[in-house]
Amino acid sequence: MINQKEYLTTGEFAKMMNITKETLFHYDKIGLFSPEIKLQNEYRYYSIYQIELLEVILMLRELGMPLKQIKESMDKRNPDAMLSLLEREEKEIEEKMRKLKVQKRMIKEQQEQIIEAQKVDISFLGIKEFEERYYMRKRAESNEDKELFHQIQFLKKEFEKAKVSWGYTVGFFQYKQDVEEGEYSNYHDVVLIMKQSSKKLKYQVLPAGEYLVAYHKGHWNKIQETYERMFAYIEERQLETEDVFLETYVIDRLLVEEYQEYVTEISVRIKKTDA
Amino acid sequence: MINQKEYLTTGEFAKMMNITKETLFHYDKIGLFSPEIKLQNEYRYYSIYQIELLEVILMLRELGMPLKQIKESMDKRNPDAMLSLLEREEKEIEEKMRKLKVQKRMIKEQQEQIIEAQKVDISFLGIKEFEERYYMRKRAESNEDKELFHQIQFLKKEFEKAKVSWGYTVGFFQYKQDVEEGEYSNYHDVVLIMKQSSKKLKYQVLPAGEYLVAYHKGHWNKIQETYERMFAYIEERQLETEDVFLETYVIDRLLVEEYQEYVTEISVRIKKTDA
DNA sequence: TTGCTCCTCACGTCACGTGAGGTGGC
DNA sequence: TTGCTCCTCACGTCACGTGAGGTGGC
Repeated sequence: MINQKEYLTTGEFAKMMNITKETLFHYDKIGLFSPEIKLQNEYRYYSIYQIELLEVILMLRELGMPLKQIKESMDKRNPDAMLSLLEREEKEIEEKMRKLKVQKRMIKEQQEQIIEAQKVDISFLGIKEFEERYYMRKRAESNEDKELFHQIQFLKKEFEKAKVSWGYTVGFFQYKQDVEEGEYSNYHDVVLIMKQSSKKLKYQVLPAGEYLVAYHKGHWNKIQETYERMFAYIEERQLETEDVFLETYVIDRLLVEEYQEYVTEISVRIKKTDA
Repeated sequence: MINQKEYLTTGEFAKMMNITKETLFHYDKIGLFSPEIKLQNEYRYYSIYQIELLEVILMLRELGMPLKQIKESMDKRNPDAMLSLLEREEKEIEEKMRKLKVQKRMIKEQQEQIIEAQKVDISFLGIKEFEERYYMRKRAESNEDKELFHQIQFLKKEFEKAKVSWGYTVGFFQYKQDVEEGEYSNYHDVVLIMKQSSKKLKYQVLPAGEYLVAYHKGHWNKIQETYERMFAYIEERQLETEDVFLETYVIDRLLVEEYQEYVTEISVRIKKTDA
């Protein structure tokens, strides 16, 4: 019989390692990790000295390494190989942490947007203060939706490549000239708005300051109405604005299913006219 | 026919989203994400306005959420539900980051140990300076290997619970009294050695200072030889040491397969005898 | 003897991936 | 017509999980 003082059954060993028996069966089957002793009745007995090896295996598994690769690494283990394995794993962990950071930031910004969206009084029309923001811009060859979204995807991929740790909001530039001529769908410039800049990105600056802000609810084909409200406001107060209007989604498909629930924010910077 | 300017085929859409067509087929099949249009010839056409929704789905997938749950979340989406979903995901991200930090630290310490191990001259016998270290100790009821390792597992789990961001080394205390009486396997205290302390852990201090250090190569059943070398050294230099010897693995099953390659470090603090 | 644990074996599951075999638009 | 893309359907894969059905030691 077996020396019960040195060996553990499958169940005991699994419990000690915080895994299931099935995992141990599986690892035995594929030859990744087998009990030190197997009796004629097929009973498995694991030695306590096997604990540390399994711990490394489970760690590599947690890091997402396929069992086949883990097996290869373990089969020919030696100090140097282990060292370079750890080196690679460390890099992977750093990459994962970077990605998590980005995701966390994205979530944060998404949350803020939703909270802002909930606070938004869509009937609001007036001046708001904005901090300095940054944007990446891409010119579309046509104003067809497909082309516009293609350029957005392009910008997003550029953004991803830079591997920075914050997020963005998608927006469109609308030019004063167009809207004044009654042309409300001549979108040509897509932008990613960011709250931080990076040397790794070709960005431009949206200056801090006062912006005239309005909200449009519903489909964009009626966005004209909102622009008209804005122009009336500008007229009334004798304001002078910059030439470019920024349209960003406040509520879109992410939050609701119906077009009539969509909300778009339109903003334009007010020129300082202190004489 | 379809308006090619607004819609994308499965292949185009997949490419744009950096996924495979099979993923889109799969999501359509399980009803998670379907094309806006499906023609009589079964051709799928995705609208560009679906991009953002898929992006959220892919993000949740990356965070490890099962597709079934993602579907549930998306089916009844609204601002408040999205907000609490994001809240939960944020917490999960933080937990993942914490785990990655621990793993990174573990890897770092493992690397350092291996590098140290490679530098170690196993014939070395002499004084080394150690910084202050901390340890968690657990007394075993017997000196049976099984019991000892059981207590090690207990300590490891305690350590995990504290959710700190660094690692540990396993060690055993050996008492002067025992070794002086020729008793080399009366292990009763297992310890986790740490380079940082935490209020969350019940730790004790290994003081900084000079330690006499020796290395034992091979199976522990011959560890007596190394202790004898240490005592000879102590005798020769008229040193005075503390009562407790610390044994830690330098090279073990993690790195090599054969017992005869194992290396154990034995250290004991030297009493300051400046009179 | 009872209850708990051990085992194998077949099948299930989750999220796709991989051909095979056939159709369809520029 | 050629080549590329679209489709379905069956089966494969990866890492186990889930019973079913049977054995074995205190």
